[in-house]
Amino acid sequence: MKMSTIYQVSELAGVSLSSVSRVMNNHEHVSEKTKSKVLSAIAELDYRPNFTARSLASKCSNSVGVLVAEISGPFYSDLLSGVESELSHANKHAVIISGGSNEKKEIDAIQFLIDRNCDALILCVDFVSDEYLINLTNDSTTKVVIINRFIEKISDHCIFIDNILGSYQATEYLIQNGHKNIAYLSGPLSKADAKDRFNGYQKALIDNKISLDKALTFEADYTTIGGRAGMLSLIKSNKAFTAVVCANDEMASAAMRVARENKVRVPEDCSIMGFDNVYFSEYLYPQLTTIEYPINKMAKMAVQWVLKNKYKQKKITIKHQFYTELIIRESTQFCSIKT
Amino acid sequence: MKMSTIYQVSELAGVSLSSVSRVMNNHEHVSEKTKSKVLSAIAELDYRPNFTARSLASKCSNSVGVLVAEISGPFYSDLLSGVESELSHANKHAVIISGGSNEKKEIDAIQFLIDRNCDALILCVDFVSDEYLINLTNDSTTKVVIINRFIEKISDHCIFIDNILGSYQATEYLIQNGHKNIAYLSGPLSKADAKDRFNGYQKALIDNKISLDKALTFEADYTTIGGRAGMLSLIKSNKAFTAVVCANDEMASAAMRVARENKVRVPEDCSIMGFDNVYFSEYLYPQLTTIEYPINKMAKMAVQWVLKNKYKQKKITIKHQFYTELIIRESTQFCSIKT
DNA sequence: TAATTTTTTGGAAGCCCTACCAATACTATG
DNA sequence: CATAGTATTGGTAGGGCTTCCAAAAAATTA
Repeated sequence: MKMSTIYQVSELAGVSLSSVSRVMNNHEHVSEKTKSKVLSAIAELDYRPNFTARSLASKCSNSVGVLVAEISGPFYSDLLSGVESELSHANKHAVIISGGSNEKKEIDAIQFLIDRNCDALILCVDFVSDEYLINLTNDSTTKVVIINRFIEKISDHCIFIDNILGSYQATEYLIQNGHKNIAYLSGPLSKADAKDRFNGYQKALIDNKISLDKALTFEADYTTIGGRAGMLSLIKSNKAFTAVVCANDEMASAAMRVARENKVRVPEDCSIMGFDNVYFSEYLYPQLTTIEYPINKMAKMAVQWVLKNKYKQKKITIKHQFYTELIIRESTQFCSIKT
Repeated sequence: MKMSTIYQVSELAGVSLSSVSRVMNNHEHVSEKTKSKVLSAIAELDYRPNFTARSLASKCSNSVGVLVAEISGPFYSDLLSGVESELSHANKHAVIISGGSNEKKEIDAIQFLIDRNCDALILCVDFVSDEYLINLTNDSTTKVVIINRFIEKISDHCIFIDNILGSYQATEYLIQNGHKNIAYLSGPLSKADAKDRFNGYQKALIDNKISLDKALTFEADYTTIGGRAGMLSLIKSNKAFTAVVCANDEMASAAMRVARENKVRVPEDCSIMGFDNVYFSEYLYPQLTTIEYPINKMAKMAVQWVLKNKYKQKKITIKHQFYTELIIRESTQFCSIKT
């Protein structure tokens, strides 16, 4: 099945190359007559423009690079899903790549996307420094939007959320419910959001005059495996606690399981709080109280940013900051233990 | 930051274009002297080859189109994750697109990927006909591999699994445990795998001389919402059943929740069986008994297929058929009800 | 009708590479 | 030293499109 080219179209239609090109790109100043001749030639030949040749000539690939730490997992897949759907509405496409877990891999991945002639990049990166991103944003001809991270100097390029506040809300809610010994299962503190979430927890403690007990704190890695280990360690430590706030829902689900395995009732003996509100959190038992994190909406907004700033679509308003929200379900309750 | 081209490299190195090209592509017959001159010119200019120009000239884009019904959800994200990681090891990249829920959208999506000059396609499609895929596979210059579907005439292009058998295993296990009234929560029967899974259930029943009771059967849609509705309808029907096999884990998790809400104990009053063994299934309560479905491995194998058949990498052995496996956990037990 | 403006068209020069072929340099052999 | 063979190199013609500029045609005005 030999593909036909713009040449055969121009020949069959009896017009020049330029005219065919103009018709395909909806340029003005094309007569109806030419247009219809071209269109029917295109139809007759079942002609489809060569994407690569177009990209080369126009210096626009209509593709957007997306970099995330990993492809699977409920959080990232929500993000990717938002990006992909919004992008394909605009007839653009996503080149998706995962960034691994260190700075070098992230930089390589970014370079890879740039080399692939992506028109713009949507980055969800953890290890690369602020300076690197600032330089990238300023130097590169490729437009860059950063999701889930706030960098003052390039705040225009950031779609972010206040993780500190989210975690604060979570902790505060527990405190309002009478909890004083609140453990914390952290994400990897090498990641900015994990650090912020941890800080929010501490801030809520401080604001309520509860002193931070390091022993009630465990740095895990956002996975169920890590959450499992963390909760186990907390329980084994024999330090008393009546609640644990987890830096994400996956760790929370693992924590609930460990609690159960150790005859700790949730929420009667121990309240458990999640973070992210991933789709399965309401199917856990007990249903998980958590912090809604609108990553899907943020992802769509990132695409809007690209549409506006790269593809020059007008009339798009960008919302840079998003907000978390407390979702109260069954895994938390008032503290029944007297101190 | 103006990008340098192969011309400046050739000029700086004092060799011809062809030599630069040869060095970049690791051709044989390049002297060490030339090679090092070129390499240092490349380094000095920080030259990076233009991906698009290369694709156009070589007719190879090093990109593989991936089509799935949706991006999010534990099943597809496992698939995508497998594809992406395997592909980037080979220094290729994935163009990912979601296919929606009808034939037209699937066809459009496939056409889109072909138009984008993908070298090969990895398809996970439900609505397109066998004939369409057979034609696509035979006519198109783009290599095609089909995942999660078996089509006799192009079996070489299929990476598949026996869904019927998986479902049979699930049902058979329940029967061995004394269950006779076994309900079934189906996926959408417009999808081939959902149909197969349903057939496996029926076959197990027949082989064990249990008659199929349509009233114990509900066609849902693989989502938690659908699973919820299905389980609710089953319970409300007042037909007695002691087990339910679900066509996937998401519906199973919903079913467990509905059971709980209706004071039906799992597994004491009702055993619940899932399908897929998605990563959160062991964090449900009770932990879900399910059928392992190695979608991640299948995805990686699909990439191997592409590497072998499109990129001509030798020494790759393709395994076309994969197998399900019963994972026994807590959500099922022997039937305690006398009949 | 001629002059002017505007709309529509065609020609050709790129975009940045690859790949083929012919030319040259080098090596080994008799 | 000539000859054949092999390793290495350069030249050049595309790959299929866009885009600019100038030319031609049509519309408008005087």
